[in-house]
Amino acid sequence: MNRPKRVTTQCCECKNASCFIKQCSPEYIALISEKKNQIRINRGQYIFRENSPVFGIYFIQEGRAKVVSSNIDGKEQIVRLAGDGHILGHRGYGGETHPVGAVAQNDVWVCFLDNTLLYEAFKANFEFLYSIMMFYSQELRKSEQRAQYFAQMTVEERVIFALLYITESYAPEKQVDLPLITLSRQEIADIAATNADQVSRVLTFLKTKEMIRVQGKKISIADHEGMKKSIARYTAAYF
Amino acid sequence: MNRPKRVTTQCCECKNASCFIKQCSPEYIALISEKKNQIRINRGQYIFRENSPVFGIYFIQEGRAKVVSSNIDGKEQIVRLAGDGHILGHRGYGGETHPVGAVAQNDVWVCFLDNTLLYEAFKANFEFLYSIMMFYSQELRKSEQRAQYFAQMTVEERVIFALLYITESYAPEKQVDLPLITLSRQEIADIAATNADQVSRVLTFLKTKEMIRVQGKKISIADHEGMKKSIARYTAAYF
DNA sequence: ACATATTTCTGCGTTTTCGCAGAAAAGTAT
DNA sequence: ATACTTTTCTGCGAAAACGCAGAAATATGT
Repeated sequence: MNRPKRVTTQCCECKNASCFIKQCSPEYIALISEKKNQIRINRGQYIFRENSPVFGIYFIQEGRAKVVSSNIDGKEQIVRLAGDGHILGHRGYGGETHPVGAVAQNDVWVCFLDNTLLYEAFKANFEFLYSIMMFYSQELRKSEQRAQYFAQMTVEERVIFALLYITESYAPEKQVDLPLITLSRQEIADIAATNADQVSRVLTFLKTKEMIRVQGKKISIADHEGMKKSIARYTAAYF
Repeated sequence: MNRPKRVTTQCCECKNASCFIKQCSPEYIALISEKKNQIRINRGQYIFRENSPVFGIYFIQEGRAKVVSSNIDGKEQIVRLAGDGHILGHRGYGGETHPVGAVAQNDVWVCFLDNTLLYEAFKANFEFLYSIMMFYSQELRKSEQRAQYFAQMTVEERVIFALLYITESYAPEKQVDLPLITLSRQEIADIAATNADQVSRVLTFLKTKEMIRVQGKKISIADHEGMKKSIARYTAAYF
């Protein structure tokens, strides 16, 4: 094992202001800092695999991950993209195995809290548990909204949605027009619930409309407002 | 107002063993019994409407409800079917307004707990809050699984899924082959994310295969195992 | 810079799904 | 039972989406 070393970051010194762990009492933050497991995962590696047993939950300290679930034919579906401060593995919490897997999209640092530590922290920190519950509530809302959109949208609209979702997830701080370098056509298709061919077609179309700019793998959104507008009839309050 | 009267049922005497309120301490169960609002909603009436402000959460004491969300064109999508002991309105909890509405499918009795009462109960009863969080986790899992299935299934498969889902939701105790009397073709379509025409076609097909029996509105499942099998490649562990 | 591997693009025929409209069936009221 | 309303069924043409396959473009390694 030749993993890059990094001293375990104390939660109280962590830059992620929105990390749920911050909801705990100072004493508990210290305890978690001590007991948590800070892990580095290289780009392309699994953080945890689909159907693997649930030992705890991961908090992303730094990096980007895709949450995927695959069917028998090997087709992958991207369920969610997660970045700094987000949680991973919470879908499985309470169940036996992870219903989805998580793959590092670049080099990722995560903090792992095992089930026992989590349960103790929940029990001792109302605010922590409450905020996690609220997060679940939000995620459920989004998940169902998305399912509804997808049931009604055309392929073109779903691809536009996927592009907006990617920028939103991976460039939350203003730089929304950044190139979406890391994602292949197939991965965009896995988000938009279609196939790579169809994504290509839509991208070509959007290029002619000058809504996006494409240089090979690098896509950037040229007309953010226009794209939002073109699917606004569904997503009025989503983005 | 000429509503059927019923003395407020004390939670400790309520037959729903699985009601989340039972997770509270005896003192809190008594307090909730006293402060909760027991309401009757007639068949076809809204329990709460989409986009209405969130005042609290509803616990179904008795009856069946459909949770719906509609788009601009007026198309309805059925997000979930709920029965005895289930919660309603939790999707909106933490947000401003209900992202979905709930309609009584027969005469329904619900217990309403307002935000303040709920928050106090959460704060004072770890088990209660924890079990609700676990419920959200489960719901999120199901929601995303379902979204994935729907993205891959054909119309026929989605209708089969819908029929199984309906029996599962509304006849949890063994009597799985009960007729699904209450749902119209349009409602089945709203679950399967298609239209009434398509549902008709699939029903006709399933009839010839002798997997279902149809007498007008009344549908009953003749070959439960066969139907499960025909979509098992997706739903291995769902039903 | 060159060769090779991988990814993306696009034309075309096929399949799936949709939506309309009229017929048939079922439900409802008098 | 009869008349009327509502729901369901089904045939058909149109639209959307798919999948394959070869071409084009891009990325990768030496």
